[in-house]
Amino acid sequence: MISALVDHIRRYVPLDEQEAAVLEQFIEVREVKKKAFLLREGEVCKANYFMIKGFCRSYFMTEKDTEHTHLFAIENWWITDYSSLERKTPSMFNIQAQEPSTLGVLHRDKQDELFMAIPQLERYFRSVLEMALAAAHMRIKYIYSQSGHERYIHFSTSFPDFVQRIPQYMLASYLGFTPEFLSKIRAGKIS
Amino acid sequence: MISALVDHIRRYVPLDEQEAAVLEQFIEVREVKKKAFLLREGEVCKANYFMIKGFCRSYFMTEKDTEHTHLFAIENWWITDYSSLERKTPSMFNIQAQEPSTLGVLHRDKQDELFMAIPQLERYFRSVLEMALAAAHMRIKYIYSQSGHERYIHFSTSFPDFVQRIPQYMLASYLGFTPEFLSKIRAGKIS
DNA sequence: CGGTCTCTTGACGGAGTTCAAAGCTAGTGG
DNA sequence: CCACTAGCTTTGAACTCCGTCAAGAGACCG
Repeated sequence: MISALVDHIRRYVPLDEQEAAVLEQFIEVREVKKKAFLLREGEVCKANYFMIKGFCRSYFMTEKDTEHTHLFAIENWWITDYSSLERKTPSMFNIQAQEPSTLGVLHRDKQDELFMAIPQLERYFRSVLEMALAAAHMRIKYIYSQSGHERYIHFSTSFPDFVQRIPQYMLASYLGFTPEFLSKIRAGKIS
Repeated sequence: MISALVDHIRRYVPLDEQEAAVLEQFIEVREVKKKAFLLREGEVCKANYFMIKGFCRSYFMTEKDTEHTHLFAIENWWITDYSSLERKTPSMFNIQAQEPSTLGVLHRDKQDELFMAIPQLERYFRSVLEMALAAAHMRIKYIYSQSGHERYIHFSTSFPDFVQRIPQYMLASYLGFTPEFLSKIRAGKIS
């Protein structure tokens, strides 16, 4: 049931069969429909979500009522708002399923107990955080050093199949420009 | 000697006197001159640096030979390239002292041994990473939702004293625009 | 005190936005 | 299973924020 998660953990730290069984006690497997919210702006985030199937995105709204996609999470990624989760403060982000999805849910109020039971998960989540941080830093680097057109080319060649699954307005806001501009890029009207 | 670091750790996890003494064995205290490099592009990052005094920045170069400041680290922040540090891959970033600085250096090849000696440091660094990730996400949020002028106002009201310590061209590249534009903002020539 | 690094100022140019309107697609209910 | 509607995408014209270039004025360090 949570074998995708067990496999993922084993890429980073050892986890024997008995520990995997303990882990299963702590992870709720949840099926959600398309457009279901895992977190809404203003709420305190209650859990960390592991994508088993489908994909989610985190986004926020500006004053002008425009959405900005903050990050995508596909299979084998965790998604949450760590800031809200750990400090129990209201989140500024929405997390929403974009396809019918299957999630492994680690509730915040069970997390400490889980880490006591399986201490090497501290290290596993340290690795997960390091990857998320590296991804965020790469994101900033690309925003600063590439044009909109270049970011689109970079993203669509890096994730050719994923691009098919995302509405364009969502990708545009992720890459930092408008849907109109993305449409013109795709039509070849931009250099 | 490393009391600033011990105090910082104690904000997140318990650390008794004996453990603090053990920690001191693992942390090299290093004084560096202004403009000293802790990491250069193309090198593998060898350590994680805790700022005791002074400040550093991480930056990268684009093809057009322009610098982009990636992040600043002031007193009580850690700075490194986690991606290079953990995966032992060449870094894309430079880390440089911007003032004469005092650092606590945790070498990568001693890190695992330190975590074995003081296991709660795994949790401490998890917290440090969570804060770094939250900061990176806030950064992305501001880049996407505010104009250059707004980002400058936001930064300079959030860190009024720090702004005095940074050359303007460095702040400009951190905020994502040119030094010329920052100069015009400060002259009041931008709405 | 001389040279290099940093900041300022202005004219011009361009990448990307905004607005509006029309075409298209996909989900939903009958 | 079709029709209808809401949401998504395309297109074009006008506009704007900010970049580029260039030249000069400080400011700091050896």
